[in-house]
Amino acid sequence: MQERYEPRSIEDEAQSFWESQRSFRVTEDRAKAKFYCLSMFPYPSGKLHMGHVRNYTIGDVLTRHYRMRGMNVLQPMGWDAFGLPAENAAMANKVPPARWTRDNIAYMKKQLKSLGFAIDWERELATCDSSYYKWNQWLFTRLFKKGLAYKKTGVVNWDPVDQTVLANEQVIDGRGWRTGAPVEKREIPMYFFRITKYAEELLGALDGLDGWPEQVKLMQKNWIGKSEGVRIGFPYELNGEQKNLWVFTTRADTLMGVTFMAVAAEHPIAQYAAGKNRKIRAFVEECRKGTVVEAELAQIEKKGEPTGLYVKHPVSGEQIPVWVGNYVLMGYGEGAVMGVPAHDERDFSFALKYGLPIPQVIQVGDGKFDDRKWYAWYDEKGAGQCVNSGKYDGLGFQQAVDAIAADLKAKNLGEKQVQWRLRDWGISRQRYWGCPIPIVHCPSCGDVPVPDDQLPVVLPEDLVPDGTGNPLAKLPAFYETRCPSCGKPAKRETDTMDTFVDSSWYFARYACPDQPGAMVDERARYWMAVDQYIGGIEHAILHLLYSRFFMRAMRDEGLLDVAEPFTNLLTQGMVLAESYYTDANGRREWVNPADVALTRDAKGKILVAKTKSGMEVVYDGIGTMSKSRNNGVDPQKLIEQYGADTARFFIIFASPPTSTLEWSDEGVEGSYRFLKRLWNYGFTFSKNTSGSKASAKDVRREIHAVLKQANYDLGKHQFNTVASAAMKMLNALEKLPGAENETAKEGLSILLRLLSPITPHVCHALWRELGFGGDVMTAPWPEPDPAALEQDEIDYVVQVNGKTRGNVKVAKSADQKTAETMAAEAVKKYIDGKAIRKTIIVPGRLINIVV
RNA sequence: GCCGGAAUGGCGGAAUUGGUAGACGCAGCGGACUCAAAAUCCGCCGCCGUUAAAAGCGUGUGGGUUCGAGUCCCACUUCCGGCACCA
Repeated sequence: MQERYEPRSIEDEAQSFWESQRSFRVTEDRAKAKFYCLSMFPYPSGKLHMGHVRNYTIGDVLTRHYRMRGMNVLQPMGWDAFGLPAENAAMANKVPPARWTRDNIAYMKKQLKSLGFAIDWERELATCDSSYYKWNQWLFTRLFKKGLAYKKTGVVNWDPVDQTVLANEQVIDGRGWRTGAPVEKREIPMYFFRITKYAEELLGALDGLDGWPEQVKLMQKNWIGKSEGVRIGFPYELNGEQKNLWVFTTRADTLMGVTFMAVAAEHPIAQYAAGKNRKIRAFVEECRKGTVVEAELAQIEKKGEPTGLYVKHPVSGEQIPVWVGNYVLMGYGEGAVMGVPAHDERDFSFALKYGLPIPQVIQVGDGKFDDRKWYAWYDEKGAGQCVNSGKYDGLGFQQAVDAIAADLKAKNLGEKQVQWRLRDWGISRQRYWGCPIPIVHCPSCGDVPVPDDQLPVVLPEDLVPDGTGNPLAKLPAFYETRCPSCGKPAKRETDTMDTFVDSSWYFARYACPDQPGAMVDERARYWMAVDQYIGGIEHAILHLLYSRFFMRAMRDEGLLDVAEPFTNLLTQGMVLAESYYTDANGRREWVNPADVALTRDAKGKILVAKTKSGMEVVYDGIGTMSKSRNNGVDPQKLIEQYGADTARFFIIFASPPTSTLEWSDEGVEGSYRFLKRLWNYGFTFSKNTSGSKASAKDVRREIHAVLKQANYDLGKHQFNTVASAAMKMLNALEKLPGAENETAKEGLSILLRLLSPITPHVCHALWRELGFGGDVMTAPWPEPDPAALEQDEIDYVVQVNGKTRGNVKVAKSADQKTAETMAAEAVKKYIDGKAIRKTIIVPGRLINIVV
């Protein structure tokens, strides 16, 4: 061991030690409490980015902390290895996605190891291995047989030039990313998982997820979107046939204010009208060309076209015109809505635009309608009562809904209904680099699931996609097969599964990745559920919801007992960095923040930013690290320059785990300085005679007080203040007079244990060097000594009328009266000549005198 | 557009969950050491004001509740995440 802090050798040594001891290997030890700590597995995109480092550092802090608390902690790692980027890279480099992916995995694994994470690598898995995706296929066939997986048509983006389906990401301003051709919508057959069957359970179980952030539960609740309303039929006659146009509404109380109906372009009425009239046909065509992305759909200008058809109001019998509206979604509800302009903002602007009547049917208080404002009352369910509504006048929201639903039911024109926003999960992808869907299309037997003994359907790994459709569909050796049922020639499905399928159950497979005969085995019953899951907030809805669905599907197959995969959830914030560009003749060149030099004024405010060659650069704010803005920081360089401990410390220290983290090279320097200082103190404290500003008793009290707070913060997962606590401890220790070896040793042993989950290497080395016995990673977690925290005097803040005016030290034994008198004395000049109305005492903290 | 968040010194952030706003760190300023620089160490550091103090102001904006509000309530502004084929 050298006296200088040299992270390279310290970290190499610690990592080899853990490796040789197999320190992080765990088994199903029933003598200890199990703790399954999991970070979201990475997509092997090439190299680690800071978001990964942050995610896995947070997971590692938790893992090491719980290990020291004596738990049996599993922290595995694997690869979300199928997906679009591998195909893009394949096209660019003419290398098969499999090779690109596996090379990336090898490199990123090395990077992860160099960060010193307490991972049980013996459980590593990759979703592109057939030993893994075989079980995607196996479960798919079970669900298919139960009707939980089924086929129907779905809408996709179609590039007419490349003759290929595009992901939403590959559509830029309505055009194909490679061809620039306007993208069309196309309906194709796809397989779906019937997640809606579990909608009620997925919603209800959210209440029991006490370890999840409220915001995530709320987002899931809104996404599932249970709404109670009334399904209403508007009768009409078409070609002599009596029909009903059905709509769903949560505001049946506004039924008497309906002045138009709007149907989706794909609705049968729109289709019929389009067949009769060229103008309508053109409009329907225009709607069908539009986007499939809901965010864009919600922002397009609301347009409509009258169909010339009318339906009858189910209560009044009035004729109501039917319009085609570009904002009505075929996939939600009935594909038709009733228009109540006076009480719905969207209907209101639609009616204004097309000159439709806007009759008021709800009165709120004694408020008057105003041209601009009346529609704003739409969301005030229950705030008003019906007016201009015939027999329903005077009824409140619920009474009106009940009465109207009853009347409609009597006429067979409606009933109360529950509607869900959640849609079934379409899993078919017309892509090569994914898990093949195990279906054989037989001319006589139809869609036949591949039998167990023919699984897995192996994905050929040597293909290179070219951007014109799925290469599997052009490979007879893959798709030509025989029907498993009748033996006649048949065609294998060439679509692959959505990669969300792969990531919906990988956490269960970590329990038994070597199991060849089953999706999961008994070991999964031991380890599941995941006790702590950590990942980006961007996964708050889809990934987490799909995983919750999968656990229920697996439970219903008898594979597992748990329904909720993740008991506790920590959603980590993103890693951001500043970005700068030079602007030469209107051309932006992005400059990496590391190459920007700043000039500051006397107070540290930034005056000018220039490149090292002297060109002035423009500051473009703070944002996610990205290639396009050239503001990425490479973790590899960071580790090489400062070591893994500095990288880990800075990431933990700079921001609480759930907030965004702003990168700062100076902050990294500061973290490095702290570790150096710690190292030096560890080597020299016994010789140190300079620090003599505090008594051993005060230092000891401070160490234990800081430890108490740090343990509290750990419980909240607020790790940045735990890092601060370590710094405070070192600051306190450095004030200790040289002779106080016992206090110094105790303080250091607390500091090293507290810090070891964050910077395990340096703590490992110092712990051994100082001879504390054993290894810091297996040492017991430190707890504060109550005796050290004892104080004889209490420091009270004294306020007058809520404003802080002074302090007073009161003996612990003093009674309230004494404390009040002393407080009044301390702020005499502020209360002189005024009558004291009352005095508020917060025990041990504050005295407020009201005058 | 809809759903969910966030906003505190020059900067990242802290505040025992309604009780001293700015812990800890960065940047900056002053000093020690050095021929010098780096490294290290010591001190100062919200704004305004002052010789120094006092007083005053201060947690995105505007209102409210309270003895007391960064924290609770109402209305807004800006930024960020998601919106079902990026992962």
